[in-house]
Amino acid sequence: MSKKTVQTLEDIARLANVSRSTVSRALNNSPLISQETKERIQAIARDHDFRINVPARNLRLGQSHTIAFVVAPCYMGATSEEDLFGLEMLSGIGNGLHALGYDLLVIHAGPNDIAWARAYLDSGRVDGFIVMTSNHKRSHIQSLVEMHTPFIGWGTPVPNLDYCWVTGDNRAGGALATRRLIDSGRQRIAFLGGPADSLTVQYRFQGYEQALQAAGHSVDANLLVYGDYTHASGIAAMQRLLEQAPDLDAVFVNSDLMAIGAIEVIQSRGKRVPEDIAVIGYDDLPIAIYNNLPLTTVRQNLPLAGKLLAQNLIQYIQTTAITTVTIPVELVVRKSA
Amino acid sequence: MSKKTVQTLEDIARLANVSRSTVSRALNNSPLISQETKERIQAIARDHDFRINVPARNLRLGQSHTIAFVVAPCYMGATSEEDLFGLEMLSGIGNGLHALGYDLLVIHAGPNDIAWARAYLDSGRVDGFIVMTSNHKRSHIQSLVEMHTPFIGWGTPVPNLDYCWVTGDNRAGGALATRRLIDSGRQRIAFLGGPADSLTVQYRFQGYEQALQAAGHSVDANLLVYGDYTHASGIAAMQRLLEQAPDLDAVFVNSDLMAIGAIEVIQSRGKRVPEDIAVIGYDDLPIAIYNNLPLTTVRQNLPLAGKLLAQNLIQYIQTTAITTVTIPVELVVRKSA
DNA sequence: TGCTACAATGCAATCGATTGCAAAGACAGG
DNA sequence: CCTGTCTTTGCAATCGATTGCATTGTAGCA
Repeated sequence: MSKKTVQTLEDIARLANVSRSTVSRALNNSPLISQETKERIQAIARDHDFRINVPARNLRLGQSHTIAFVVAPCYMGATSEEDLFGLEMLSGIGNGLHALGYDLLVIHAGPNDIAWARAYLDSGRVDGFIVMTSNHKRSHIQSLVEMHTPFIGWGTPVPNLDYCWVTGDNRAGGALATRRLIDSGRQRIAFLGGPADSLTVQYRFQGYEQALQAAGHSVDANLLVYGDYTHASGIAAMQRLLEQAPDLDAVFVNSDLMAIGAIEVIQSRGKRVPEDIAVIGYDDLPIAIYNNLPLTTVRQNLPLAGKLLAQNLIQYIQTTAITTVTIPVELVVRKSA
Repeated sequence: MSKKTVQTLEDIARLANVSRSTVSRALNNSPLISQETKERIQAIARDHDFRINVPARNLRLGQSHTIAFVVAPCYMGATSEEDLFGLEMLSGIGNGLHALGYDLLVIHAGPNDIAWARAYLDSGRVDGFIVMTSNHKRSHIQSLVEMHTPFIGWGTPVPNLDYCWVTGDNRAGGALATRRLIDSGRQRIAFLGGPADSLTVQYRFQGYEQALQAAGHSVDANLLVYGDYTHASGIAAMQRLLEQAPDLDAVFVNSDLMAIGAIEVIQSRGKRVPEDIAVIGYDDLPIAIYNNLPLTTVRQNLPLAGKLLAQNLIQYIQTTAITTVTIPVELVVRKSA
C-alpha cells in the first residue's frame, strides 16, 4: 500500500513549525498547549489525515489497548451451548471495546492449559482477556485469578472466586419459562436439564422449582432428567422422561438443540406440540427460529452482554474494581409453548 | 498481574553476561552467534520463561504481525448468507495465522465506507485484511485494489480486478446438487436462486445448467426463480415456482434458509419431501442438520478456506504474489433429497 | 524599569528490540 | 613475530510517541 507523506509526529511538527512534543500534546488535547496552536495543529493533522502510530504509542505507554477474546480451538458443529452465539457476542464485545478505544484480538486456546495468558500478557500484545467460563476447568479459572490475570468471564461464575464476570440470569430464565407453562394451564411440567453437576443447570432448576412452588405445585423427581445440551442427548432424555412420567404435559428444556430432539421424540409418539406437550427451549439460536415448529425459548441479550464484558473488563484494568453483573433474560414466545 | 523479574532483552543480557544485541541475535537464531552462546542464552530465556515484547519489535520492524478480519457490524439474526459461518471460518483463519506467527484482530466495518482500511494500516496496527467480498460494494473492493491495500477476499471474485481471493466452487456446487437430483430420477428440476444479479448465483446456475445438459435435459424458464437468501424470500419464491410449474419434482435452493422456507410451502400444499419434491440446500448451516427434515445440502470446507485465506494473504504481503483459489465443495446427503 | 509568575513551547531521555558497523580475539601463513 | 582473515561480540543509532524538566516569552505589578 502506498505510503503517505505525513506519517509521524515529526512530519506534522515540521509542517506546523513546532516541536514534536507540541504536536503530541496538541493531539492529546493537553492543557499545556494554547487553544490556538492546538486547533492549528489538529487541523493540519486532519487535512493530511494523519494516523498516529499505535505500536509506538503503546510501547511508550506500556500498554497495548487490545483485549483478547479467548475461544475454544475447534468448532466441530455445535460444540458447547455457549459457543454457538460466538459471533453475535463478538459483535457486542467489539463495539464495546471500540467505543473505549480498544482493539479486539481473537486467540484460540484449548481447555487444557492457560499458558496463553502469560504468553500474551508478557509479550505485551494484550491488556486483558475475555473468557467463556464454561470452556475452562474450574482450576484454570482459579489459576487465572491467582496470577492476577486481568480477565472477565462470561457465564455462570465459579463460586468463591473473586473475579469480574457477566452472566445471564439462569434462575430468572428457569422461572420465566416455568411460569409461562403454569400460566398456560400445564399441570405436569418436566425439567430437561443440561449436565446435573453444572451450576448453570442448578440455577435454572432453582428457577423452575421456585415458580412451581409459587404456584402451589411441587417438584416431582419423575419429571427431572438431564442431558448434555446435544441433540442426541435431548432425544435420549425425552424418551426416559416419557417412560418415567407418561402423563407430563410440558417440558422446560435447557437448550434449543435438546428441545428440538425432544420435540422429535414427542411427535414420534403420536403426541402434539404444544397441544399435548408444550416445550420451551433455551438460547434462542437460529435453529429455534427456523425450526419446523418455531421454538418458544429463553433469550439472553447478547449485544448487551458483549458491551458489559468490554466495559467492565477495561474498568477493572484501570481501577482493579471487581464488578459482577447478571443480565436479564427474556422469553420469546413462538409456537412450541 | 504480577510482573516478572526478567522482562527485557537487557535482563537476559545481564544474566548471560553479554550485550543485548547478542541476546537478540541468539533468540532470532542469527548465524552470527556461536552455537554455544546461542544455546546458553536460549536456555536462560527458557528458564525464566522470557517473552519478547512484541510491540517493541513491531515498532522497530515496521510491521504488526497482525491481520484484521473485517466483519459486518450488526448481526441481526441471519444477515447475509456468508456471515453465518463466521465463527467456523474464524477458527480456520486463526489457526492458519497462528502457524505463521500472526495474530488475528477483528474489526467491525459497515459496508458504506472503507476508511477502516487506511485507519488501521496507517496506524500500524495491522499488516493486512481479510474481507468477505459479499459484504462490500464492488466499488469498495475496487478502491481497496487501487489503494494497493494488502487484503484477501472470501467469496466470488469481482471480475477484472487483480487481487487475492479464495472462494467455494459455486459452479461445481450447482452441478453437484443438480446431478444428484438427476441421478435419483428427477425430471423437472427447478432452480431457486439468490439474487439474480449476483455472480455467485450465476455460477451456481451455470453448474445447474451444465448438469442438466450433460444429462440431455434443457433449462425451462418456468423452473427458474430468485430470492434473497432469506427464509421469507424462500417461501415467496417457492410459491411462485409451484404456480409456474406445478409438475416440478425437485428444487435446488441457493441457501439452507430458503430451502427450509421452500419445504414449508411444499408441505403446506400437501406434497411430500423428498418423495414428491426433492430439495437440496446450500451452506450446511446448523439449521440444515437439526431441521425437522434434515437437509441435503452443499457444504464448503471452511476450516480449509480459513487456512488458505491466512496463508495466501501473508504470502501476498511478503511477496506481492497474487493467488486465487477455488476450493472444492461437497454434497452432504441427508433426508430432503 | 525591574522583578515575579505563569503560560507556552522545546529539548532530550525513554519504552524494548533490531542491525550496520566497529572492535576484539583467534588463528594461520609467511 | 607480524599481518591479514574470519568469527564472534559489542556499541550506538533507530523505529515513533510521550513526558519531566528547562527555557523562552509575556504580562502583571510595584
